[in-house]
Amino acid sequence: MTDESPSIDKLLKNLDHAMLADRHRLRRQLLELRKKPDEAKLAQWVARMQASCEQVLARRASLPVIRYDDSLPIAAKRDEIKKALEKHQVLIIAGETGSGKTTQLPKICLEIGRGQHGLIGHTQPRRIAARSVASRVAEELGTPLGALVGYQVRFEDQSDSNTLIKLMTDGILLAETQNDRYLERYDTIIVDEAHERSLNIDFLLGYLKTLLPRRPDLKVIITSATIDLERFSKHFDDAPIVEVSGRTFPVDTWYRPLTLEQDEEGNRVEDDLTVDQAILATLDEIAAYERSEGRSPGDVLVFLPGEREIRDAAEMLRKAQLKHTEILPLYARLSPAEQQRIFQSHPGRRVVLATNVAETSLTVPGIRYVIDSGTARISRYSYRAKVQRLPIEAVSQASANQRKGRCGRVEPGICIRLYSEEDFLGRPEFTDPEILRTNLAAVILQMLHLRLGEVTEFPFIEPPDGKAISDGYNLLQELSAVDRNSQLTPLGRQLARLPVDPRMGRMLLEAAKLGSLQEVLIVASAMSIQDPRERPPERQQAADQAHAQWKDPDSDFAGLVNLWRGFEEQRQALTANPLRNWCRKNFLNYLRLREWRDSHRQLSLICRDMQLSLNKEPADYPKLHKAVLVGLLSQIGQKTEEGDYLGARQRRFWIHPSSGIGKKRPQWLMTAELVETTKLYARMVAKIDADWIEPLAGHLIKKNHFEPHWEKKRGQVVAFEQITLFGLIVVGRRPVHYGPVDPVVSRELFIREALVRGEIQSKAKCLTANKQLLEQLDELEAKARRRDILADEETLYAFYDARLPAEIHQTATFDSWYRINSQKDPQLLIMREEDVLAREASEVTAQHYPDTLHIGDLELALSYHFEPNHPRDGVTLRVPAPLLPMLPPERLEWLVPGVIEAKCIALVRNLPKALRKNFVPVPDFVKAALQRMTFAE
DNA sequence: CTCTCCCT
Repeated sequence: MTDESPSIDKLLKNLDHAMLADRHRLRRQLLELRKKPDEAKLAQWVARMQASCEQVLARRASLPVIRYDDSLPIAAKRDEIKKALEKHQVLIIAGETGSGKTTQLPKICLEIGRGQHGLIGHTQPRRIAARSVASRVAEELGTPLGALVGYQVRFEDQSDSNTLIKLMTDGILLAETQNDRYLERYDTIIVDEAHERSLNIDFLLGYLKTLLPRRPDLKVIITSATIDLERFSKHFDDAPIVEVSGRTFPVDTWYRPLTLEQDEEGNRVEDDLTVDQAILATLDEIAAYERSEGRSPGDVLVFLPGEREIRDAAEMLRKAQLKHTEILPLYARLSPAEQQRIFQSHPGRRVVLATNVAETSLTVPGIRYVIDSGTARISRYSYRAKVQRLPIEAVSQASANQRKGRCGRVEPGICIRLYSEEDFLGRPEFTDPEILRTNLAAVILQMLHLRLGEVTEFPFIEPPDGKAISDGYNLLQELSAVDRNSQLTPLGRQLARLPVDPRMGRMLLEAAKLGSLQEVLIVASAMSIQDPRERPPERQQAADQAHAQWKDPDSDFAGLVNLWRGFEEQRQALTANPLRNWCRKNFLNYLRLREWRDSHRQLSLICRDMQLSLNKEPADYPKLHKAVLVGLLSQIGQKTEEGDYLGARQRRFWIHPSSGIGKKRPQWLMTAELVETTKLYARMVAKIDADWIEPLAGHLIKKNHFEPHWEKKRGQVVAFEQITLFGLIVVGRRPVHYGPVDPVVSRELFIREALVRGEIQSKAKCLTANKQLLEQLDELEAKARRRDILADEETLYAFYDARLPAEIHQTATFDSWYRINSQKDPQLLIMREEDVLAREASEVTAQHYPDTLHIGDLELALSYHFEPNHPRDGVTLRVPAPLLPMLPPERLEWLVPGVIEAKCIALVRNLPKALRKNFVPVPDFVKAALQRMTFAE
């Protein structure tokens, strides 16, 4: 041992001064050096170590002066938070909007020394929020955005190596786990808005739970509205909760249920109100209230479940011609320009009719009244029906309270609920988290890729049902991402790298094989963004007309490719402003087109890294659509007589009216989206050729065989094959060689039909030899007038069965086997009498049953037939007509010795009873009589 | 004859 050993131990202790992200590597290298000392390498190591420590020092030195706004409610809790953070690894912070938690927490973290050995990561559920929080924190710290305070969202990274606080979407942090499994870049992680319980948040909370013991230096802060806090605390081993009050004004709640009014006897006085009527009545009530209080008109936010309801309500309110009132719709699909109108100033009263966007994503400013219809469209995936549903449901108490909180931010507000208080109290406390309402394939894929162990064992805050998990695996199996044992396949590993829905990712991988990656990149990127085609409510027809130029009559996917190419042409020909004009004229949203290009570029780069080959020539319809089909195998449909479609597992669906192929109704189609609303609708659809399905779905199809039968000409057993995919008949009745499918049954049929019954075209010697033998024996039976000499078919079957190898079930292989083996054994398969005789037929001798009859010089042919009631039954003597008169009738009575006894017995039995009774028992009598006679005399 | 919202 050299004296380096103790110094290395000292160096190991100093690792705490390095950046977290470097420590793991530095430690490993050092341990290596302890085993194999190397001066030069050690010097290099020390340099790297120094660089890392200097980085920490530089980060510490870069800390800006931290100032707080002491008027924010969180200011009062600052010390409590600091102490809790020093003592605990995880802290839950509860507080409503306006508490200042989002902007102040990162600063508190900086102040207690976090952010020096690694980043303070701060996640938001939405991109806009990540950007705007980053810019506010940067502003409060007096630093430019993108330096000490940065952000990263999809397509945009405004952070660098000096960044201390990084805002990002929770999706970005999750994506980073792929390359940084222990999240070593971070020394602190703040998960904001955890109460929203999106799929990403639940996955992240589970992931962090597994990470904490391996990263004892990591601090985690979970922030949430005051919703279900205990659950978060329990999840993180009773982590402390610090509650911060909000800074809002009181909000009154008025309950105005739609139910009918009743008199004292319970009779109906008035009918139930519609939601629209109730909104109008409420607006009247608000106006009256304002008059009585002497207040100016305040803005109203109305929550409705969907676009349709918004459109109807808007029309109704316009017709009511309320004075000084502006009606604004607000939903996510509206173009950004139209959404912006809620931020423009206005005279009089504004009534904003909104979907759930206004509950969390968009904050409508200056709202004094909220009218809550109490309903929303909530996406629910049914693993039983394997269908996404979008029913209108009563919202939870938490959601209703969130809606209520949308007023009272600048002055006291009033929330009018169009349902009763009992109704409210009877509702579920919380909205089901997304993880319980969605297909889990994407999450499982990521978990498998990260090797997180059994999905059922993963510490989800609310674990999904086992059946939902296996349903997720089913989809992955459909996409060939996992094998039968639920293990990730090489293809699945590629799929996990693609930041798109697994179905879309699968299309990309297939496209590279089929030579349509160019086109499928366009399709897959389009489907991960919002549709860039705008369809403003007032100008729907004009919009449809403008979009018609890109339509493909058979395929909405091809329509997307057309649109992309149309836009690319213009983009290259026009400068910025004319291009925007062109977009406006054609009802296209420029920003979303840009997102499309961003998404396209991101996917293209990843595909290039994965060495997927890009086709040079444009792909034809089949190449593009076969690739798409591989991602959508369980979402195909066959047209029914009623004009709708029959899909997987007997489910019926309709083409959504927004599809461009609605009129043509192809026989077979596939769809990218199957959602049940008023009906089960298919939204992005394309015609497919049924012949494509089977080759692409080899791992999923089921084959059924029926009516196996021997075909002499083919020399094979043939059965009809039916091919089904999820119960849909893809191929109905196709004749196939049955041998490989069921060799046992096929061999049986081959022996029975070909060998025993002789239905075979073959020159094998044994066949002719056996045929001859059997013909001889057949004649024997005819003479004996009994069918008990020749063994039955089963004996013949048994003969061949015992001698024929198991794998022979068709003429061709039989012939070659026989040719080769009969050379060694000439008697192979040749029957001997004892093989086929049921008994010895010794009574049938040539003497008793001659083949010719001699009468004088004549020799006439005799033949025998045994088939009662047949004209030829018995013995037949062939006589040329001219010789007929020469035959003595007495001789013909005798005929042949073999049959005389039976003939005589029959004769005696036909005598009248009086006579007959003298000769009993008849056979004995006849036998005795014949013995005393000479034949033919 | 028309579907809430968000994210890699």
